[in-house]
Amino acid sequence: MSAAPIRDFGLNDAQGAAVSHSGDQPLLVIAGAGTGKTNTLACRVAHLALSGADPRRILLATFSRRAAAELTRRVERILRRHLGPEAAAAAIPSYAGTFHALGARLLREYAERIGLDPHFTIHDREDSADLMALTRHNAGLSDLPERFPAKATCIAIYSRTVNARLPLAETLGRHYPWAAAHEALLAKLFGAYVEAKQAQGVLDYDDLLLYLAQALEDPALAEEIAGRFDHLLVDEYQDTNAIQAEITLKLRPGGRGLTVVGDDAQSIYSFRAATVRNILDFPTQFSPPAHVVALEQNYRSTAPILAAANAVIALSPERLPKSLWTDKQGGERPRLVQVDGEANQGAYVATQVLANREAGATLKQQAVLFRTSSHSAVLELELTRRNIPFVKFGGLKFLDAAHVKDALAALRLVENPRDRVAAFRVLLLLPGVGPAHADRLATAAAQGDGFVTLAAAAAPAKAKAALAELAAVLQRANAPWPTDFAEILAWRRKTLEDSYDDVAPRAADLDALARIAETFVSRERFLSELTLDPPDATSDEAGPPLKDEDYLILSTIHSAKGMEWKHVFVLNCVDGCIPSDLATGASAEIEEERRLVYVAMTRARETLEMIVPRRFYVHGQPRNGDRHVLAARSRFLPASTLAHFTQVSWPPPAAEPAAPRREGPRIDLKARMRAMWA
DNA sequence: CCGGAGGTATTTTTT
DNA sequence: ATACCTCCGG
Repeated sequence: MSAAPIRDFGLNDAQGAAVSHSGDQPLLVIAGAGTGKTNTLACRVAHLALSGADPRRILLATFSRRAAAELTRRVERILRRHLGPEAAAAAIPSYAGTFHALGARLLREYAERIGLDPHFTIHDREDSADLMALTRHNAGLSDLPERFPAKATCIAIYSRTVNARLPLAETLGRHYPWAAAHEALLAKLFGAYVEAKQAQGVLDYDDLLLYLAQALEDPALAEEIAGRFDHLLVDEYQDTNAIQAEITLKLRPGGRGLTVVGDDAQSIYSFRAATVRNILDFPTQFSPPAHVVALEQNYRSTAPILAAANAVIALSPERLPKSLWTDKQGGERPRLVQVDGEANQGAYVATQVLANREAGATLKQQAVLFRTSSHSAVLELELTRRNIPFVKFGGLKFLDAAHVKDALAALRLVENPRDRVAAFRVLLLLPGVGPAHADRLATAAAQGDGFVTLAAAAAPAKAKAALAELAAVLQRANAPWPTDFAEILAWRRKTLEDSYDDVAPRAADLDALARIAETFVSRERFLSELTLDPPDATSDEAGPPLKDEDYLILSTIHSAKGMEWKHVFVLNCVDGCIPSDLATGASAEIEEERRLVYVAMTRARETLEMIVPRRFYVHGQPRNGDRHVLAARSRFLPASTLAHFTQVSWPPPAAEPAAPRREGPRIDLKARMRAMWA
């Protein structure tokens, strides 16, 4: 195999430099939005493989599995072109995925060496919150003071603390000042939470990083694990947090074979303890410092769109100096569309989407972006009314449906009988079983004797039959994959009637789950990967649209990262939505919201429409109930940026027909009003 | 001890 | 609109 001529890749100079950079020195690629980042990364991987690097010793860490799939696809395409189909398949890096998935895989391999049960199950955020609540109860912490954070907040505090590698006091002070008074209790609770996880053989998302980082602290183990790889390429480095940076550096000590790619202007995950410092400080962590390549030529957007986006991000006080440019000529300025309220916002977007389709763009080439999942609710109604198919990314997931979680919990219980959250969830489905009985029965289930103890356990009269059946199902489910899951799905489907009135759509969800399960090779892989990469939710009970069907994309801005569309709409460009009024505290948070606007704008290739409703609806205000509030254009679009936009109002003001005057005798109504009180 | 009723506080973004 | 919590009758 000889090194492929890099000129064959069709790259510009900067991209070529990034691709051909020698692996000896660490490399940082600062890649602005739309500068061909993914392609450059794919070419670098292909170039490495073509230059004789062992693909099994190349590690790709991307932000999402979607990004990983896209990257792999492109690498494969390039390799096929150079090597032919068969040789290409063998040259594809064997590992590409998120840090969390990487952690899960390595921890499972090294489980025994580091004292973990190799059958550990993984808790998603909701499971973690449930365990936090259980722990709080069992650790005798049930008599909690007023205003003690709710379980979801507790897990958020915990997660942020461990991900940022900061003392609890610091997390509380910076992000949860109102809970700072409870520091001692929280610390005690978190200690009990960690013990509970260990006793039950479960890991939460954070543990996947934390345990890996800790394992890499051991010099011998670190050498062994790092020694398995020659190259580590990390995508979206601006969104990594302290632990992920630690893992990155431990896997490639000295930076040999290390490539990281990112854009400080697109850092939007600091709520997950991501820190821009990782990318800003990267070069100087090595001696000699890392080589830096900046990609500045944008291939995605028209000049007017890019100019507007640059104007918005230019107002950001702290950023790496970098100026995106394009040689794409022509194109319209982005539009700033004033509508009176959310209903008109939905109507406007639906109308424009159809107009674009008339003009030749498919629905899939268009996307509607918003800050918060719920912002699209009104639009969704309008789209449904007009029969415009759509798929929504971000927000509620298919897996969040209670009955789906029930089935998965039962499967998890078979995999790991000590998983108490799973046991609890399943047992609470039995009639007459509440928290107290569930607690006892969960202990019986945890015996690890194939649920024999569970079957024999004492239960309230009402629950006897159901318990016997559940135990039998769990016993039968200890069968080869996917028979085990079939057993469980059949059981949950049968019991649906006890819990719900509307059985049909829920049964359909279980069928969908069965189909998803078919694509996995084992129970353990199914459970892990489903937790680490839940399938994106679809619009409604109709299920995922067929692949060849055309549909509009609805997405949170966060989920839109790395994507691009011909026509992009951004909803609710008003203060209170962007920035979210929950984030208007610290200036660092405000800056992140500004970058969000930037990310949204730079998704557009040809047209960009930002909608500004004059009023918008707020739910459940504590005192006032639902109400409209008057909204101001987002602070990130100040007057100084307006020259980059075309401003329009919609619907265009209609000329009002003058009311005809009625002639006739006059009466003094005002006098009569006064007379009422005289 | 369970489960329904009714009252109360609550809502970002994701692995 | 909803989810969570507390209170009270089986």
